Amino acid sequence: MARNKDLNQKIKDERREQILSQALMLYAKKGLSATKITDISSALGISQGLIYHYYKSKEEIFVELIGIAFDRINGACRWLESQPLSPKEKIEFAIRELLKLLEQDENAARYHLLIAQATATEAIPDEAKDIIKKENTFPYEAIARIMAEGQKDGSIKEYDAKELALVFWTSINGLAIYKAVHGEKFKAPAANILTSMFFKE
Amino acid sequence: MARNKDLNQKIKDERREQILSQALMLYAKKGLSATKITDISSALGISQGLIYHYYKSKEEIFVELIGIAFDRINGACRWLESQPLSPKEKIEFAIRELLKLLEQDENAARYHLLIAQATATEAIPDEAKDIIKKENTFPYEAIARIMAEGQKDGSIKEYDAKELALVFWTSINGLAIYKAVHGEKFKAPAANILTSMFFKE
DNA sequence: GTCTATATCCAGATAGAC
DNA sequence: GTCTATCTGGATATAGAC
Repeated sequence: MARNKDLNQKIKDERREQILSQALMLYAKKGLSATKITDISSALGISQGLIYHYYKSKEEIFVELIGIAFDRINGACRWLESQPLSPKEKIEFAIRELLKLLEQDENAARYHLLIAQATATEAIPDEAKDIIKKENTFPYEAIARIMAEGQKDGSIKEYDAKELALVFWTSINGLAIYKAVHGEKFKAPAANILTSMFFKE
Repeated sequence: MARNKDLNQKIKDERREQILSQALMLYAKKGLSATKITDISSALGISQGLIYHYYKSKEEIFVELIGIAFDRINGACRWLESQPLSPKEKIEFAIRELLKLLEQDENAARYHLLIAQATATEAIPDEAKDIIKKENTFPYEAIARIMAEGQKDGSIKEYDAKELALVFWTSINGLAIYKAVHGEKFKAPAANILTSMFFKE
């Protein structure tokens, strides 16, 4: 009895996983409103009605994905700040890791694109807007803090730290979008090109 | 008689202008598929059916806008290349102008976003995809050519010129998207932050 | 040129059978 | 848990009057 229950739960969890994963791919590729429920279901080889067994709507799926995306990026920022590295090393590490991720981890680029999309459009659920409003500033502020520290120790250029953080993230986002478009063919640029915006000499 | 004809033509031209302009704003804000014909018509205070007097579909409007967007950007690139400036001056000029445009010209940012969107999604008409395929490489190649020249005269860093061009445009695009989101509040970063990626010392 | 119907279609969502 | 069938709504597109 408990066995069946566990098994069912496992099937259910796996289905939710599949739906999320497939929806992420499609949303990143076509956007929320251009993605149909049937796109998701047929890609998974299941019926359209079954999706509604797991999610109330495609918007609900979207909101969950946005939540995951910010958990990932904000978690990574928190982790980065806590590392025993100099500010310059932190920025360098972040850029190298982000570029590597873009090149190697398909989902990473997709999550980035999802956030970029979500922030760039009004055509998303209010709940998603709330999450963005609440979470989106964190990565900018985290990087700005590191930049400011680096200015104190003389390793980072003396521009407004917020501007540096802005350029940091918009550059990464621009690359993420490019990657999402060109997919396989994308080769990340040398990390030093980007780091030279921030480091003295 | 000819008077009436002229006047009618003028009204017609103006309506097309209005529709294009409004559609650009909405597409940039919500994307093609989330924008309804009624969004455009009601923003202009005209009936929904009237749009079809001027355009066959919202896709047709989109295709025309994409064409205009590439005319602008590619025309600007051609113009830039033809100027009597050193490679370094060209890059510097381009970045300053692009940042100024993003900050001041609402439509400029929208056209950029439109291209970014259009290249980043599969949910657009085939005709638009054809235009992108044909036109999108030009700005990258133009900037790559200028970078390569600058490497010959020793003013530009010795990375792969294509990588430099990639970073150039993806950084601008990232900023354009940020601007499109944050609108009024956007203040462009110092141009020197960006130029320092490309210039020696 | 413009508007008000109206027809058509398709995606979202539900209900009930297995 | 999954499917098929069905309902519903909204958006596209057309037709005809002014």
